[in-house]
Amino acid sequence: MIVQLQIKVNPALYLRDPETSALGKNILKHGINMIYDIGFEEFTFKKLAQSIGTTEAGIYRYFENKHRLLTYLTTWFWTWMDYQIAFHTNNMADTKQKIHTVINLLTFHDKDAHTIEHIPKEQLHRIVVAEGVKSYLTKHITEDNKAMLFMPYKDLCHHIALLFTDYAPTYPYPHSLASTLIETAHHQIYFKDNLPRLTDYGGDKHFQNITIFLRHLVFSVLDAKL
Amino acid sequence: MIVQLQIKVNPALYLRDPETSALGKNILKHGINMIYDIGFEEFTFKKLAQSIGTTEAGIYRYFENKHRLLTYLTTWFWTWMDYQIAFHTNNMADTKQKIHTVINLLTFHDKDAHTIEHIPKEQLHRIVVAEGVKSYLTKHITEDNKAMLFMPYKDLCHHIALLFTDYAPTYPYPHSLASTLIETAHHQIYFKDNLPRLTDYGGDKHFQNITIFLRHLVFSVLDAKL
DNA sequence: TTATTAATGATAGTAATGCTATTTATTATA
DNA sequence: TATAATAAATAGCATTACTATCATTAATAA
Repeated sequence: MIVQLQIKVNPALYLRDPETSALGKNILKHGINMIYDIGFEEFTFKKLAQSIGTTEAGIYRYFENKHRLLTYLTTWFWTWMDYQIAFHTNNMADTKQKIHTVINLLTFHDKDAHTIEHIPKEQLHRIVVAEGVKSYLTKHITEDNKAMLFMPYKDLCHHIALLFTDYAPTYPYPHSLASTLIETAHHQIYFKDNLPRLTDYGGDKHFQNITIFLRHLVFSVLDAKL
Repeated sequence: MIVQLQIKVNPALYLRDPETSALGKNILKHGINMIYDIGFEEFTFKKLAQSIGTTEAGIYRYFENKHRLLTYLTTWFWTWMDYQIAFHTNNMADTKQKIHTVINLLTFHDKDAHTIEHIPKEQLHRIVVAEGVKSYLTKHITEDNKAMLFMPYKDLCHHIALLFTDYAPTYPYPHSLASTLIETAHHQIYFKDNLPRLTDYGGDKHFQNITIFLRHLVFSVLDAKL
């Protein structure tokens, strides 16, 4: 059985849907690899065009600018993550177990076997960790938000918040805790690799300790009395 | 009694010490106001030069580039915050009370009367909230880190971690919790204003709810058994 | 089959950005 | 007063971030 998972992204994020052509898919694939390799600041459409074998103007037909491409990618990731959570927690009886699953997914604790041809997920995850916040830390956040660009992030946050409320119905800050969980997963991954003195994970090669830290954090908060 | 508080920043961050001349102080003051007004992406040395009444090259004599200026500003802020914590928690007997003080300071809960002529602190705080992470989310993080540019952030984090360890000696992740507290204070402030659906603060005008959320978070984690 | 459309490729051009080098003016010191 | 050191002003260049035009190819419809 081959199931093709297609993620539909808000059309406001692109000029031409990159999923509908070979060039579009190349922009996504090479774009992810290049941002991963050289970072978002160094990344330009000219360099991307060269690596694909097309022209700068060719890429501008798909994305208004590189910031929009970044938002496309992070949005894609949030939608995908939201789906992963729905998929993996489906039919689980225990809410606590569901929350464990969410934390494992957010830290990429379990590797996902399902590969998508033109989206290198491992690299995309790293982009979201290292560059993701740049998609909303801008002066045009208000317009972007009105254009619903961050809906997938909000949905993800809301779904996690629902689990929190299910587990601890009286806890008054489920959304704040959910966004904190997501953001903390990211910066702790980044700090572990780049500013380890801001963490206590020592030489831990994987995300084991981050997972334990996050589990303890979330359940301490939800189990505590108010 | 007039006490002048002078913050010394790592000389690797500037080419010429901006504290030592009128132009330098203008760069800091107008730089803060301009980044606050138009955001870091839109901010350029040319615009800054115009607003000060000097030339682009004039600014380059003080700072290698705008990213270094941002790091200078955030670093200044961390050093200042670290000092604020030391000052305000000094002679406090109770560690719990010290941690409360830290949270109040991080959220700018209490206004600081002490003004510094060329550093508009309220705006600087907002820059740290909205742009601060951009100083370390770069591809040159490793060199920057080796050059000790982020020492003030690490010191601040460590001092908070020491309080956590004092309060809960067996808690194994005091630094991770400290960096999480700092980062969470920031993104919750940003989300409250710009992406409120990621929070539960409703129409709260001030940081009251964020403070309560953070207090509950920190003490739940520290009071929980392992 | 041919006509039409849509997507891509090639080329060029513009304004702003990020930065450097050189010259000119000012100040401090011998 | 001469001269060295410092700072300011000017000019310039390479890259970036786009936009516009037109030729070519591929896809589809009449």
